[in-house]
This record gives sequence, structure tokens and C-alpha cells, in this order.
Amino acid sequence: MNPTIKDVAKQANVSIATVSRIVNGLPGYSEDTKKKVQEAIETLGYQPNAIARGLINKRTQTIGVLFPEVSGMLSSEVLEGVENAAHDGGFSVIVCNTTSSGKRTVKYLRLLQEKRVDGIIFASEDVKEEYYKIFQEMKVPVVLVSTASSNYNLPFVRVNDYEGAFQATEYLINKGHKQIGMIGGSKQDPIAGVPRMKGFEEALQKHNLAFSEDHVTTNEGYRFQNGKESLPVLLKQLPNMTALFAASDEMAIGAMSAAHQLGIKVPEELSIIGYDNLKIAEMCYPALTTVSQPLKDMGQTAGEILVKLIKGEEKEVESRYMPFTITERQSVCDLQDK
Amino acid sequence: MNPTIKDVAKQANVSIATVSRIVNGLPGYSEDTKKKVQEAIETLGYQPNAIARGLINKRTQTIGVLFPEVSGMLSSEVLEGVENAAHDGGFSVIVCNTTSSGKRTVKYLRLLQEKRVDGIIFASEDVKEEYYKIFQEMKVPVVLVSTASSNYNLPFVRVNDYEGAFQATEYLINKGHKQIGMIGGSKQDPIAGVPRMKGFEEALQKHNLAFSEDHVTTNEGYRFQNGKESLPVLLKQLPNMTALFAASDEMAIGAMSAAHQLGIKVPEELSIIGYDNLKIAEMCYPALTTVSQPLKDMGQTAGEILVKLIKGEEKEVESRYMPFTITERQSVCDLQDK
DNA sequence: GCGCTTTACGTAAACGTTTACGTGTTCCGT
DNA sequence: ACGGAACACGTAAACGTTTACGTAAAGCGC
Repeated sequence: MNPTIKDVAKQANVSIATVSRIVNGLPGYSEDTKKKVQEAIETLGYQPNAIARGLINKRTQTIGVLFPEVSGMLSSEVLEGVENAAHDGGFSVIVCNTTSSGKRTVKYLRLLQEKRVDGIIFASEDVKEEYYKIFQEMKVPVVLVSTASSNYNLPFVRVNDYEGAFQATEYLINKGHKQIGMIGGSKQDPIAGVPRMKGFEEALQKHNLAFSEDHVTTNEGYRFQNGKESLPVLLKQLPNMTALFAASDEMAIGAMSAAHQLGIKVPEELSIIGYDNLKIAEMCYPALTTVSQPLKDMGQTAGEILVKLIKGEEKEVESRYMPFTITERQSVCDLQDK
Repeated sequence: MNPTIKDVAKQANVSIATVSRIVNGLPGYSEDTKKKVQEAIETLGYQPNAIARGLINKRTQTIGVLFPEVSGMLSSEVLEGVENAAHDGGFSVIVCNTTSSGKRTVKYLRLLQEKRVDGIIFASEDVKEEYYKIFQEMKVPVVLVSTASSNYNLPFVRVNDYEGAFQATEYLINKGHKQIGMIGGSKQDPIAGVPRMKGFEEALQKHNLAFSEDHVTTNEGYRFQNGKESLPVLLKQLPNMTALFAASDEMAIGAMSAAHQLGIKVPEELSIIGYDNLKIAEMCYPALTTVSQPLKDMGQTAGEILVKLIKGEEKEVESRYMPFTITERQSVCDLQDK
């Protein structure tokens, strides 16, 4: 097998304790022996065994991240940020793909518990009591990213969805639009669903524009297909709509695709603003104007907070609202220009 | 801390060996004691410590995956497949984001070595000697996904790029196109670059169509921007081009975006076929006809092979060419119809 | 030169498992 | 009734580290 610290000790004629001290940069040895030991390490190609270390230190230098659909473009951008921060902090990341069914989440949490991860990043799914219990059992820090928890006091990193939706809507209003629809998520979704709809509604009200149930469609998910199917129904509900706000980029692009098929010109006849700023937002045609979430930054920040929490540098639960911006591209037109 | 096997043993009035046997389903205990022990486990909420297990078993039940840009849409789909297969086989996956610089790759490999992962999935980057040496040191199985290695005999899972490019080109030819261009990758890239260009060239030659240097542009990367910038130069080189083959979906969509801006209608004036079948391929407008790689399947298959290799069920190096298909959408028009 | 601190190590326990081996009891065949 | 196999456990070593503690030598002030 791989050489152990014992082999190095023998090779260098010292005790394993000395080798350990040298490897870990602790005081207690002469320059001479340091050189001897380093040579031994070199010739043997010794690599410390992180497993044995973890056993005694009770630290695995590993964190777990739980994402629904790892392959989603949103998750994967966040993941990249997390991975960055983790490795900078000396941690590896184990990814778990939770899909949406809760059963798998519990299974994964148990697994992470057995593997003794030092912390957890939890994304997008609502924190159920069952999960929270396990978090407590595990006694490791948890940080939520692009989610929040209504019931439990866990640190989160996300943008203010209400504000984002509000400003997106106001953006359309400022462009002169008066008949504005929304392709929304689920009313059962307390994180991405409700706040965005509320932001939309209140922006309309603030500007004294009509609002009714007919101004929004709700959807199970936030995918392309949802948006594509929503456009026709929204058009039926709101025939003279000139602009719409979609609660996700995927839905926005789905709506755009449907518009193309219906022969509706974007943005000339219908303006569309999305939410997220995924990479596809700038790839579609016309490029999508959207509420830009700093996804990678959010992942990075969440990772950094988690690392701090693990290292005990930060005691307080520190949540963070990340700034969003509206990225202007070509999918919204200014009615005043006409 | 968490209860240990010792606590369970004490609680149930048996030895730790007995507990271990029961937990692991080994023979050597009565039904009575089994019940006692299980109750003790239940009341204490005992979870075996995978770290201690790993130390003695020399098995961590963990694999490492090395991807360039985790957030790339290609990588993330593959990742999902790998993750699936790994968890089904009882393994966790540690993700490492290698970017493209090699230095980071070595650092990650060392890390995975210290963490004693049981196997490695390596993607997209060419296998340098330096990496191969570490693989050997580690003595763990490695499988390549959507890469191959010219110099070393490592199992891989990928599609036949030459064939894919050949058929994509033939597809355009069969639609009546005679002036066909290609937006290619790098000539230095032996995996995705050269074979796809060669496939393109030989398809033209087989059908007695003109081919010259001017029929293709080369690019550093395979991104949207590369494609977008390539279209104008390709048009200059090949003014009466009616169709083009892009070596990646991102480039194809970049080209499509450039075409829109130049007022060139897709597919009426310019047909475009891509390569990969990313999720965006069906989201853009017009939806992209493309060579469809079964990305998730490839990840899944790679994961399954790795697991088999780790479990020792498979001794032989088993590589796999995955089937590709051409997914027809709306970005290519049939000249004969006109 | 005596006692003191400091330095440079070595010894051994501990982390939480698995497992080879040992031991006492039961049970069966003859 | 006796030898031995089968069973149900327990004991202890091992995995590769870290670290508290011990100790011998060196250095230093007086």
C-alpha cells in the first residue's frame, strides 16, 4: 500500500511523532531532522492519510451540498461558486442530487452524517422539520442558498425576491407598459413563488395599474415548458398585454419560443423580462432582459460563510441578501419611443 | 459527540464485536441479542462512522470527479449521470472543478489521493503524463468521460466524434446543401477538435463537394462567443454558404445569434446544425438541429463502469462508444423543398 | 558547577471501526 | 455418557494519524 507515517519515520530514523510535527508545521524539531524527514517523504512519496486524520481530528475537511437537479443551470452555477469557496478554505465538496422528492433528501442527509461532513449547503428545497432535526443531530453548520426557511433560524444567502419582482415590474412600467402579465411559479412555494407574485402585484398597485387574477398564471415548476405553455393561456386572460414578467429565465424563454410560434414579435409586440440571468439569457434571440441574480457569487458567499462557521470564526448566524440588478438586453421595448 | 459502537454495546450489554456483526449483517448472534442491539441503536440514534470504517477497510465509498467548469451545461449533465450511478452503487462523489489550467488538476488529484477516494472520473481534459503517473500511484481505477487518451490505456465513455461530424455534414448534404462551412474547435485539441473537422472534411469529399481551408474557422474554445465571432469571418471566406456545421451547440447558437443581427434568416437563408444537444438546443429559436450526445447516459455509464471496476467485478478495461443520433429541429431547411 | 528553563525528541493512548482468534455453552451422534 | 461440531459471543489487534506527557540533553544565569 501507500507509505505511512511509520515508514517515513523508519526511513528517517525518527519517531512518528516527529514526522507528524514536521508535516503539520508544529514546533519541536531541529533543522537537521526536518531535512532528513523531508527527504524521506520525498523518496517514499508519502501522502498523509486524510481518513486517519479525520478520525482523530473529528474533522473531515469535507462539506456536503444538497441540490435539486445538479444539472439545472441555476444549481450548477451556484455549485461552481460553492466549490470555489470550499477549496479555497481547504474543504472538498460532496454533491448530492436531491431531485424534488423528500425521501431522497433524508437518505442523503444520513449519508452525509455517516461520512461526518463538517458542514452542509442546502439549496432550493424548503427546510422541512425532518431535515432540521437531522441538522441538529449532526451538530454541523448549515447554510441555505437561494432558499430561506420560514420556521427555522438558519443562515441564508439569497436575493430579495419580492424586491426583484417589484423592480422588474416597475422596469416594465417605466417603459410605458400598462397591460402587464406575469408567468409565475407555485402559490405553494413560499420562497420563489409567493414573493415574486407579490412584488409584481404591488408594483402594479403602486402605479395605479389594474391587477386581477387574470394578470398571472401559476405553474408547478419554473421550466422552459411551463413558460411555453403559459403564454397562450396568459394571452387569453389578458388579450392586450404588451409586456410580461416571467418568474424565471427558463419560463421567459419558453414564452419567447411560444411567441415566435404564434407570430408575435418580441419585443415589438410583446416585451419580456425574466428572472435569474442564466447563461442562456444572453444566448437566446432576442437576448433576454432579466433580473440578474449573482448566482456564482451566491454560491461563493454561501461557501465562505459555511467555512467561517466551521472554523468557528463566526459565531452568529449571518444571513446575506445579495444585490440584484436588472440586466438590460433586447427583449423589452420602450413604448415611449414609438 | 455522536454515540459510538461502544455506547451501543454498553447499552445492550454485549461486546462491540457483536454490534458490529449485527450492523453489518454478518452471522454469529441470536435473534434475542439482535433485537436488544437494534433497540439500543434506535434509542441512541447510532450512526456508524464511515471514517473509522474507511480507515480499516481501506475503502471510502467515495469517488472523485474532475470536470473543467462544473457549471458548463455539458459537464453538469454528465455530472448528474455520474452522481446517479455512484449513489446507486453506494458511493458518494466529490467534485473538483479543474478549469483548464493543469496546475489545479494536479492539486486536486493530490487531494483526492489524500482523501483516499476509491476511483476517479476524469472529463474533457487531455490526460497528461503527469496525471497518469498520479493515477498509477493511487492505484485506483479511472474512467474517462467524453475524452480519450491517445497515450494511455484508460477506459473511456464517449461518442465517436469523427462519425458524429461526418453524419452531421452528410445530413446537410442530403438536404441539398452544397456550400457548407464549419465552425470548428482547436487543431491542438485531439479529442473534440481534430476528429470533428476530419469528419466534416471527409463527408464533403465523399460527396465530391469542394473543400478548402476556407470552409472552416478554428477557435480556442467551444463557447457561444466563439461561434458568434466566427460567423462573420466564415461568411467572408465562403460568401455563398447555405449551411454550416458547428462543433458545439454553444457555438451554433452563437452563430445563430450573429445571423439574427446580420439579418440573415435561419434556416431560410442559412441552415445550422450543432453538436451536443444541450438543453438550450431546444430552447433557442429556431430550435437547433444537432448531433445528440447522450450526456446524462454517458455520465451514468461511466459511473457504472467505475463502480464495477472498484468492486472488482470487471477486470478488463472496458471502453464504450455511446450511440449518437441527429435530433431534427428547425434550424436546418431542405433545399429540395424549394 | 548547580539548578533552572528550553529544546528536541520519543512513548503511548486515543479516535471508531473490523475481524482473526479464543472460549464457553449447547447439542447431536454413537 | 462422551467427544466433537456448531453456535454465540468476547478479546484484542489493527488501520494511520495526532497529541499529552515524559525525558534526556543543552543552554544559561549566578
